[in-house]
Amino acid sequence: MEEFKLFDAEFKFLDIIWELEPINSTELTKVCRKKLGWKKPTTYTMIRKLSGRGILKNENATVTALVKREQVQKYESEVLLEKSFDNSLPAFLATFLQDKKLSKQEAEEIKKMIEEATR
Amino acid sequence: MEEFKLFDAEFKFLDIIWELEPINSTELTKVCRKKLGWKKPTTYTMIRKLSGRGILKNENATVTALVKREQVQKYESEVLLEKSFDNSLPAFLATFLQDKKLSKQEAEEIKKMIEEATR
DNA sequence: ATAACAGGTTTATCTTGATAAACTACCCTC
DNA sequence: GAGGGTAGTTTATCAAGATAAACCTGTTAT
Repeated sequence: MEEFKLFDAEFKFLDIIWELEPINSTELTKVCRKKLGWKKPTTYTMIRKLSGRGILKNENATVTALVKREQVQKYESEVLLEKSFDNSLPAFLATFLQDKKLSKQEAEEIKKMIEEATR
Repeated sequence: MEEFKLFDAEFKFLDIIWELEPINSTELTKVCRKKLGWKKPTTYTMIRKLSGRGILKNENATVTALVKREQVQKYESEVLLEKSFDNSLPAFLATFLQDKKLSKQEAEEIKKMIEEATR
């Protein structure tokens, strides 16, 4: 369960795939050239590396993500909370909310979610 | 305001300093040898690099952090929210709270903080 | 046939983070 | 005056992430 860890270039790349999948691999090289400035082999190298880690697949020249954006987001959130806040959501919020204001609506949404997550 | 970004080794190192500062530099090399397995020059290299970035200082063989743990935590939290959640705290929580339960007490703490951050 | 394009891989370079061996210089003390 | 400790720097090495030039193979249009 450890390896959703993505490096910066990998994340930017996946971000494109999440947006456009399923996407033809040649098409993907063109998008990456445009958005990231990558040459074709760079894109294929990324495809191969991430395929090897089970993060996406390339079948019949069609690239699809095997891991959903939400899974990665959740993983990264948990890593941060664990590393920096001793897994305490209140501790995270106390720091994060410094100097920040929430709209009435955001506050409502959040309180509702908190409510629902309370045993 | 960009460069609180810390690499893994830097973070582990700073974590020790935050715990023990102010700390004599020779003493620090010993702690790092013990906790991180680093040789003396590795520690001094780190001191120099982080000094150059204004993250700590080494004066009269005394190492002190110039950036507080909270500032880094806040920075990292903001980077994550920005990169992955479009700066939306509700979006972050919706993802983070999946499959998680909060204790009554955590929920209370959080709701209180949300209340206080609402305009 | 031949040029052009699709769909790749092999192999290499460049950069940079992580780590440290070897050296310097200044005490102190026995 | 020699050994040991403190306080560092210079200079490398090594690994890995990021990137790509050159090459290959098959298909399609002319």
